[in-house]
Amino acid sequence: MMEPPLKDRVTLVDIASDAGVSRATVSLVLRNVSSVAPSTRKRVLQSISRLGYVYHRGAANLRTQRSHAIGLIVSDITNPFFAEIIIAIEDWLGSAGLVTILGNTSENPEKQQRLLKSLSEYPADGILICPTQCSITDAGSLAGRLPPVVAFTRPLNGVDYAGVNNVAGSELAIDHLAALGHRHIAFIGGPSSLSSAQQRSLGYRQGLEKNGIPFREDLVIEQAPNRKGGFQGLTTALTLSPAPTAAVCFNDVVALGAIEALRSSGKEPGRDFSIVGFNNIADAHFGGLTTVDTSPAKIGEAAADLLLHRIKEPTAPVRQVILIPRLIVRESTARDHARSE
Amino acid sequence: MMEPPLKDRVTLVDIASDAGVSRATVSLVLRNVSSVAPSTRKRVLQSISRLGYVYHRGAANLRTQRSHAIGLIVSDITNPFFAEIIIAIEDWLGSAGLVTILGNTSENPEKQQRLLKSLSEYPADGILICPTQCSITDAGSLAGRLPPVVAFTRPLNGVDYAGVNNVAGSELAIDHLAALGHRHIAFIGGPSSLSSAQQRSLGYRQGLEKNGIPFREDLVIEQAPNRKGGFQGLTTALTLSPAPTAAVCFNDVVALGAIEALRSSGKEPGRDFSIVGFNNIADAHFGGLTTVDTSPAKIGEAAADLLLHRIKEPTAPVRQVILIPRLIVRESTARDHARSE
DNA sequence: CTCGGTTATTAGATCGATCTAATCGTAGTC
DNA sequence: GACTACGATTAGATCGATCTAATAACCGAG
Repeated sequence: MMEPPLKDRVTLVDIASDAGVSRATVSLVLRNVSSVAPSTRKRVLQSISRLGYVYHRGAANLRTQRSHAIGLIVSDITNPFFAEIIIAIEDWLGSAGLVTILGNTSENPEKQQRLLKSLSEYPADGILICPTQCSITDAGSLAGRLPPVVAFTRPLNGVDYAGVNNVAGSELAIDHLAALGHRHIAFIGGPSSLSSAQQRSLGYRQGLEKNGIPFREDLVIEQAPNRKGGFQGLTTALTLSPAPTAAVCFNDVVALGAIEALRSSGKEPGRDFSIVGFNNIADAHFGGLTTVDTSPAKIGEAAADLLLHRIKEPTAPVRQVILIPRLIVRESTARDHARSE
Repeated sequence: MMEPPLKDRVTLVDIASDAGVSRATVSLVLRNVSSVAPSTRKRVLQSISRLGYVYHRGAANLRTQRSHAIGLIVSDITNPFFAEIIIAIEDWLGSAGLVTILGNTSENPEKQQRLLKSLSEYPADGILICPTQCSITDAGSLAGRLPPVVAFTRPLNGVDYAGVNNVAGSELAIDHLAALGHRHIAFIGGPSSLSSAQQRSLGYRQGLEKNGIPFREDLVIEQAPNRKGGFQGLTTALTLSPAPTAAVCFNDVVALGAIEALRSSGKEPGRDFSIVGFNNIADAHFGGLTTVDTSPAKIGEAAADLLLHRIKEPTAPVRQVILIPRLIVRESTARDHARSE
């Protein structure tokens, strides 16, 4: 039942003596170097599978000074937006022969510090990070000595960055709602400690101004960036007067929570109230949510690309990739009642 | 601006020569061995911080044959149920001085294979895994030679396992609904390729029988275990006749999708139709969902414990920890209309 | 002054791979 | 037949830590 015990690991030496060659030759076979004679290669491969050899990457890393592993630190794996970024990054790096080590901070700066330490001790070849909210915005203060770092979604001074133009995104949403005749538009925003929340809030104001809609302080409602926040935010919005007829939400999860609040007060999204989300996660499509597409997969790919370049050219000037969002119109937005009828 | 380049790594030798001691002594200081004289320890520590030394765990691992890292493979990080397990495991292992390397298979057996290979090559000290659906149920066929493995949530022949009694969980749900007078209870289940779905389905049947409720084939609706699946499943359920008055869902996410379907057809959960979920994720509390609490955090801790023991005693007999679920009653369930009025 | 007994320190081997530079055959060329 | 050229293979050093066993330093006891 039990296979031969793991204790005494099979190493290059064992393979070498079994196949009657030297360690070096076995190593050449493992790395697919072409100079090995076909007959020896075959013999070595047979020994490898017969003895059940497992490559020891750690040992190789020590010698080559490369781990072929990159660390990916996100602030909340539960968030579908991040999940899509993660999958894109894993795929992209995987096809470049790199392994992704995933770490979750749960927005906790201490955990982030621990993860960074682990990754630089490992050591990883590079780090992709979405810094925790409220955390230092300066790369230097992150930790002692780090492998190349690229930030995504939330920028970090002095390092490469991949993200989306949040200001433009909010403006798209407002333009759309304004065109539908809405004049009282709430903004159910995320915590203002998040740079993305600040930017989306700014875009909201600029969008209103551009469309000649007066800004109302009370329509800006700060909430936690989750389902519950959306629910409570919209519930609050409905108590205001004059009541808003539409809302732009910090992200899709917030928007879905807002829709829940709408329905539980007997209103139907699209018919009685318009809702716009942010990110275009999978559930947004299913829920018929109009949203600002920030293409998470593309952010992930851009970040991975930046990191690969940075690893190749550690001293190259810092770069930024800011993607342009686009609006996806679905059923959760419609013409304002009061004006259309 | 730029710190001294990472290129030439500072090593033990550099510290040793700077502090005027040997490599061995520096190593003793790093590992907090007490035999070092306070004065030398201080001198070494000063050199360490002055030269900006970063510990090279990979090199140490090679010598000690332990990586202090364990691999955690889950089938879907987006699922809040897993997210809670992950956090519990990370905390538990972290306090035991171990680092957790997280991998996501997205229910893809190939990705699972790749991850297992990576982890055994790393090599990790142990692996915690929730196997992908449809995948082999036999540990031996997972990969060549693996470090100690513990499965959670979905069992694997021949290895330790931590999970919950799903059969009992479904029975709890049925008992509750039956006590409220419901006689037509749908089961919106996950894919039957999942062992947990099979068990919950079995518990559903047994629960009905126990309560003297006839089993109706058409009330068992198989769906994807996500929000959309719940929506569609409940939509289907409402077309049946006689129409069910309650439903047990495969998990909370499915249940939340089902609630969405209810509301969009003008029914209110709890008032017009009763819904029970599974797992008791954070959103269940917020959504007022009655659910079977499978205590994800406890599953995580149990699995981590099993792994720690297994690493200490690789040849100990295989163990299983099956947790007992309990029912959390909230607003989404109520007495059956037809009977109570 | 020597000896045993601590305590603090260290030289050298070691983990399992890769890299460098050298070596061994064998064939080709003049 | 000597010499070069080239393909296949290998011995030995190396990556950066830890471990073992030995050594140096010191102190008090006899």
